[in-house]
Amino acid sequence: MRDWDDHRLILTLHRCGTLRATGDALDVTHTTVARRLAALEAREPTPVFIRQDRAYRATDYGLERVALAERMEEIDLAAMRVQRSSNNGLAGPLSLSVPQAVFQFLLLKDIGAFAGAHPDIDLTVVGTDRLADLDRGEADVVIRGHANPPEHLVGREICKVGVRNYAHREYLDRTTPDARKWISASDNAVWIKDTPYPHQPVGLVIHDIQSRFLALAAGQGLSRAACFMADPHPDLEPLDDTPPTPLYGLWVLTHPDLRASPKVKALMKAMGDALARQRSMIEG
Amino acid sequence: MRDWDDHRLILTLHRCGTLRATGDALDVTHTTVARRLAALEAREPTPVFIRQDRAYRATDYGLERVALAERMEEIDLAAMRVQRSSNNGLAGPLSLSVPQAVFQFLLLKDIGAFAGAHPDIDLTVVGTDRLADLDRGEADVVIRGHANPPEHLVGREICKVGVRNYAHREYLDRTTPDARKWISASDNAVWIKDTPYPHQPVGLVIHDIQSRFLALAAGQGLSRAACFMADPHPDLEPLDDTPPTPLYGLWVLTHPDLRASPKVKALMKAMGDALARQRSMIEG
DNA sequence: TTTTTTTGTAACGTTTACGCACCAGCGGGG
DNA sequence: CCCCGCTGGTGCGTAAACGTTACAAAAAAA
Repeated sequence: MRDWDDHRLILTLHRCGTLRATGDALDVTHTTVARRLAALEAREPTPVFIRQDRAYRATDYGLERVALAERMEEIDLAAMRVQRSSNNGLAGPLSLSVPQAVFQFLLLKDIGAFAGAHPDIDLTVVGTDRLADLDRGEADVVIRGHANPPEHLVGREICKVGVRNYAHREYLDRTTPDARKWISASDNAVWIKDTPYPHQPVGLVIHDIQSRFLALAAGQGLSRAACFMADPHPDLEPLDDTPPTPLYGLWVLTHPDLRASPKVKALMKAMGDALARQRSMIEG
Repeated sequence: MRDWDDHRLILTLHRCGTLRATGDALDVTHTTVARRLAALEAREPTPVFIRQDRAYRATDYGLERVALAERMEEIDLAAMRVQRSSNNGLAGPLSLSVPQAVFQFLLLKDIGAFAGAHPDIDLTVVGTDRLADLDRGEADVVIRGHANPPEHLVGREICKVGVRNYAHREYLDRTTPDARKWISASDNAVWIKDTPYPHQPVGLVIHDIQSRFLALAAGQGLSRAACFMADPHPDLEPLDDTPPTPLYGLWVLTHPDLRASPKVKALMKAMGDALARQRSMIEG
């Protein structure tokens, strides 16, 4: 019988392309990868990989194996989730993925309080924005602003995130209305037409929400921003009095496999309650 | 990232129950299994197995892992089949599962001829009767007498196997009709009522078809037997002149994953043709 | 062009995982 | 009853797998 880890080697080498990158992914050195690959190929009746353009490419046969290995990986990830949820006490590792902005403006104290209330839980906060974290086991709970979260995840929507248009007080003082420019996440910001400055151009494109808010707070231009970020700022003021726009929902999510875990439940409740308490601020 | 071979250890230990049996299954010693298990349990937040009644029993959590490992095994077996079918030349290992009786009476020469015609193919003939061989990769091609072969297998039915009722000439000479007894595969042989001796009892039960035929040929009683086995025998004669009964089909089968392999195709064709050539003898 | 980085390969020394032999404890069968 | 077979556990020597280091070739950068 063959070693099931062979499948992982095939999958990882296919994804990484080189021995060194594969070694990094598998936490071994590239020489080890080379040896394992040589042993694997010796067991196979047909080459699995060929070197082409300074990279390992899977042969047609290798691609079949990769496809099967991908299915295997899904099961391995499922096993990892089962493993995570199996620790039915309030102890052990637990990870929360939350956007930087939410962490900074809404949950800083509450996360600290949770960690203090559960000293046996090793809480890790990761600041990534990718929603795929959950499937790959990189996080147990994620908090995201999203219109329609993937349906295979479970959780609850706390409220809508309200956004308004802001500018720094000094920016408004030192510029004329015709000279003002927008800071936006993309070039084609269609929502600008519904603002007090519908014809002003986008002067600065910043994809990262955190950096964009910093630019706004530094008086670099007009910008749409989440109320919970901008309202506490003493020098930022809304451009008009229209009520905040509920742009997307704020979700606390986990994977179905993890839902039964007491740790996960406790964290979801704590975070959900903390956000619900600040509902008026989030909605604007 | 965890070693995917852990899943195999969990699955095998669950099936075997003891360290030694697991070691035999994995082709390692029981000490190695103990070490791997200790390392695995150390990585798990919750026990996977508990010792109970001198055997390793999976915990509830362990059973979840076993279920996932079973799904993994299916994929691993699929990969094995892909591997087998990938060798697209007429070379390498090839295994044929065929009942002893068919091997001896019908295919002995033809299998030898096939092996001689394809010197680069390492042909292995296994004499098991289990049909599950194909799924577990224990054989590439199976030849079986079966009424309805599993539908997930592919292949063709050569013809029906004809059976008649026979006895050794000397047995008939030295016994009176009332003293004759049947040799059967089971106690409740309902087909006896349609024979020239419908009221004679079953005197000997032999499950194994090969041994049963030997008993018949040794003059131990009356018995139903396949025509292709009994007709060539000089001293066996039918009990009546009724035509042979087509009892079940004779199938040459393989797994869909292997069908594309030239080796498998060649072997299936050779065996199918060889059996078709002897169709009149098989049907009786 | 030269230089730098990144690639895979080869040799060497160490660690780790392995098989082997042996042990005691428990059960079933004679 | 005793004995035999099977269980898992322990110590030891070996062999396989590993990381480190060094090296040559090819692509990328200067």
